[in-house]
Amino acid sequence: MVKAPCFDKDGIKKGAWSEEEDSKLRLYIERHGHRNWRELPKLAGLSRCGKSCRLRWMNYLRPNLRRGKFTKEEDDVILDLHKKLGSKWSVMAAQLPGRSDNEIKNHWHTHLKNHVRKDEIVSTNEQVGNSESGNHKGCPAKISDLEAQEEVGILLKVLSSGMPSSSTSEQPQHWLSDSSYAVSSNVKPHYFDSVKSFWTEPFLLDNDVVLSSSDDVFSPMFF
DNA sequence: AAGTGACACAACCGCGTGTGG
DNA sequence: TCCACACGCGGTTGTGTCACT
Repeated sequence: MVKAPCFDKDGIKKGAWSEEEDSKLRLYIERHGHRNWRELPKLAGLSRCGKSCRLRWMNYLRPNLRRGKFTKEEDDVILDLHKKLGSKWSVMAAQLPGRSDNEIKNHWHTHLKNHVRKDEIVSTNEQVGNSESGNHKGCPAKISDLEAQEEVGILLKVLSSGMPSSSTSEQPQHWLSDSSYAVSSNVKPHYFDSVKSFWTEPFLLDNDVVLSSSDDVFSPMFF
């Protein structure tokens, strides 16, 4: 399932991570955070590149990660966001507490992509004679980046208004919280109502875990 | 039991972007 | 303003597992 371990010309290890490497990385980040991924492997005593460490942490070792099957609600959210945003896996990950972008991406490619194709075939049959209407071949219609950001911004605003008020001032800046992405009242995330409870429950669980020194660990999920 | 193809997912690679000097 | 560096993201690959023949 994983790539066999090997070393490149610089002595950097590649491939599957061992238990020992995992615990070294976890231990180091829990104690010191990850201010500098490039230096981290050296300081943690790992023969890995920083990029590899970051990926391992984000997709596998990070606290709060929910592993296992995706729920129907999660599938719906992914499908809906993909329809609106396209391949913005990191944005989707921010909307799905406990899921990494890589996990969502894999899930999309293995499960949901075909699901969408079937839907498209059905809708194409229903709308006979409908011309290209600007869509890319085989892709659902996508809204512009700004529109996408606005839309997710609305969602976050609505969500945050119902969220515990803690820690908002401590959050790092990112585009989702940028006030320049003002909410326009004519756009409304239609999936929100149907999955309201889905948003709140995992969030509360996730808040139980407090990260040590680095509060920017996958921050978008913490409002 | 062996062969084979599909699936699942961890990990790598390359590029774009942000930031500091 | 330009450049170099670090980081993050999305696409893709590689390989173990499972189901089917």
